[in-house]
Amino acid sequence: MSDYEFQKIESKWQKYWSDNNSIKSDINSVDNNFYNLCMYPYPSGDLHMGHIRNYTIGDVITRYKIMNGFNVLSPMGWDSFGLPAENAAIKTGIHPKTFTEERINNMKDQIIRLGSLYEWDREVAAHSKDYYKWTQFIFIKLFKNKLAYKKDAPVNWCDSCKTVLANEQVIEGNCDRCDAVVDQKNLNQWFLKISEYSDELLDGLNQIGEWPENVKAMQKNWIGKSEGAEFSLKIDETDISFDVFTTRPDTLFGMTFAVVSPEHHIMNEILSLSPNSHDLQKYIDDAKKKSEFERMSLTKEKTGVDTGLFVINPVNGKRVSLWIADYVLINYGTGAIMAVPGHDQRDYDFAKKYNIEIIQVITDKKSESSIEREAYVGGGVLINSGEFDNLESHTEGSKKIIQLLKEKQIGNSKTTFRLRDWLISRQRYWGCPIPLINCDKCGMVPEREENLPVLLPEIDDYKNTNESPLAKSEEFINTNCPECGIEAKRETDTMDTFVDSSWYFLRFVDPSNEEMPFDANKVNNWLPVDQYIGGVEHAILHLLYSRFFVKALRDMNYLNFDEPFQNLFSQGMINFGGSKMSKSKGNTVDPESYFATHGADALRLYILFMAPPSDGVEWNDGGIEGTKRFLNKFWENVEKLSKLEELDSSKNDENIVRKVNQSINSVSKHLDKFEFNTAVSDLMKLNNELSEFLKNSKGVSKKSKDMIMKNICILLFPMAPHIASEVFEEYFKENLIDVTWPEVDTDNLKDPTYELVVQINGKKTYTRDTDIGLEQVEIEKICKEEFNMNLSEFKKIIYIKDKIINFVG
RNA sequence: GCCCGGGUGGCGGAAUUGGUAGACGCGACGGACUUAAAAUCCGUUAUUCGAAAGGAUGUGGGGGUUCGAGUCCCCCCCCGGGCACCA
Repeated sequence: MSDYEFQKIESKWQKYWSDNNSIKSDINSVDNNFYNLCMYPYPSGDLHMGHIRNYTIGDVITRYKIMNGFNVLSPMGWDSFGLPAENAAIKTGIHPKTFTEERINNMKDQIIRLGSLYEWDREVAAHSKDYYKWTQFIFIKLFKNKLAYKKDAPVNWCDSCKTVLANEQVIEGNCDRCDAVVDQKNLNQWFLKISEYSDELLDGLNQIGEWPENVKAMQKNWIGKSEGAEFSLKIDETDISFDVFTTRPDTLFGMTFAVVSPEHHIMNEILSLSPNSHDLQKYIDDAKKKSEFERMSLTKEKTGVDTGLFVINPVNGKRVSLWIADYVLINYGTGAIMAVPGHDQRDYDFAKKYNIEIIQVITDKKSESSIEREAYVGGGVLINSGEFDNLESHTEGSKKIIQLLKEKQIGNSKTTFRLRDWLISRQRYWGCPIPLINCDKCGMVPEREENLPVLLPEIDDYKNTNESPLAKSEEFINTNCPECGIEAKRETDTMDTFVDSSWYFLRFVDPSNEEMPFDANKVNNWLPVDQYIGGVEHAILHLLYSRFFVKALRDMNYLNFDEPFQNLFSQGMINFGGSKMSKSKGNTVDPESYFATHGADALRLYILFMAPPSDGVEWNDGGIEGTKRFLNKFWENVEKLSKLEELDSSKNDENIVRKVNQSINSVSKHLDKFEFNTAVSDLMKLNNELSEFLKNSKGVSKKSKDMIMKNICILLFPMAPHIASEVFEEYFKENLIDVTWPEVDTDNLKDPTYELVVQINGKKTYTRDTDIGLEQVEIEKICKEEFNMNLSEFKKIIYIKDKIINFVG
């Protein structure tokens, strides 16, 4: 063998795997299927370290599962609609399609050079018409099932860019591109009714397989279920009433005022009745002017205006004042509250500021509850609550008061969710067109399925003014109603790219189906995804939307399972210079250069070795030198081993053979548990053992030589597949990927000797190399003879076999 | 404020789940090779006292359980992430 020429070896094997379809799932097989999926990337053009970590982990799993006899499905594709391509088009005039596909080609090349195995026959791209045809198809199905609807909604609008922005593109109230202040604007927008599934999305989190706790917690927070009561408050001396929601019906006797949000729909009635209407109007106007960000940041000090009107507490008939205040949000609950300053800190702050009465209605002797300085938000027994006094607040108290509201027919128990419907309209060019047509006679009509896809029109100017660039194409907009045939106009908005990614994992199972988005049998056979791997930044949006899509598709009979991703793994971020790598900060480390200087195998090993894969970690350039050194030593070792003289006796090989066997055991365990950092360290240890062995041995039996050579290659293969394949082929003339993962010889795991620790009163006093398997009497004898210990002075002796003996006295 | 993580050498991190703390790697230091450097190889590397043998201390802090605690229990401090006027 020659020097370790990693570039030559790596390109050789990449070509081999590709030419031989080394990963090819049998899609109709029902046994031993394993769907291993890495989140498909936005084609930014270059892989960054996050991708490298993601796809290295994914590839380790793919190769490990293949060797363990699984029929592995490991596809890859592109989340290829989205803003950057459109911005580039505005700037340079290059068509977003050209721009995007160039970048896809470049990234695909880099993924291949990383040595990751993907079944490229199954490649999908969100922007291709073969794909977005089916995105539109699914949208129409959702529409027909009343899960897609259009309504006026406030959106983030950047007037300098003339576009809506996603929430995540609004940074502290400003546009992340031009820094201009973002306005709230009401536009007629399309929504998907994810809220229909709030409860199931929450419950599903308890039934799902292995998901990181923090991701589950984040989704739970986001869904934000709260249980309580809803009831109506009547404005005194009028017939007008409005609903309020509370999680604390037990505190109803403590209500000393009520608040409605400035945007509340009964504001017109309030204005016409209020003696204070001038002040109210001014407050409402001011609130409207404030951006959402301003309203949030100015929230320390609560403000509001007394309407001069009163509402009646339905349980005790008490008249309390009605206020408007912007600390009550229009889009949560009913946009109005009963205010109980004694037991809610926000109400307390407000009451203190405006000198409103505060009544304590719950007391708890144990915690010496008091409302002198702040609201008491804990539980206890009811007081000042008439017939309900002495009831336990959170149990009987709540229950009985809700019961009373029910009897009076003004309220009931109620569950509220924080999760709101998903706004998917985007006034942008580079996205999937919404396949709906506005007919004056028939209303909103979906395009006929046989006419799909509704193609993105060719346009000259991608800049959007106040509406989507698609509106500029007369040819596109003007059409005929699919129902009645009269002239009608198409929707010009495109969909949020998260719609595309909400079902791509289904398409991978059946990517060239021309009749349907996917075949139900195939999807039911392969899904849920056995292992999904991706960045934690998608913890809420993508993962929640996909879960919603699967449930909706299930209810429309397109598939028969409840959750898309059985097991989820989130890799941590790789930082550089103490913070997240980003082009604008100029602190990026470009992975591509390492392919040439260190090789893909060394890069993969370092990425795996640097930290536990779920932890964030700082990039350290020295680290990759270490894994490169390891590979060089490995290369030298196997060469020496292959040349080592072959002996008849295998007596001298026992130790190294056992070390290999121990490594099979521990590498397997670590890979099973995603502990790649320790799996790499196991390989390094084994390599060091092999160096020692080679240094001290004159020869080795043929059997041992083969055993060592074979297994050391196999163990390395998932993590550093190129070098492992090369060595294996050189020595065995076979392809490593076809080889089965080895069984552990459980009878040969223990070393014959160990270092016995002798403790006196729990303190390490002596150590001694000792044969395993000795009984306590034999160990005691050794202590007596070798360490001159007088055992009779100890009261108690604790012996843990093959580990430790502790003399206590 | 609430909900998740997490605090171990100069650094990234190990520790069979209660049994020798610091595996493996990086860095640093010393040595070999070299005219020299790089690469490579050999050695040292938790802190502290000591010339050494050896001793003491040590897993964020304090208490506890135990023959024995990085690991289990209670209290506190700090860091990272997410959510946040959500009624």
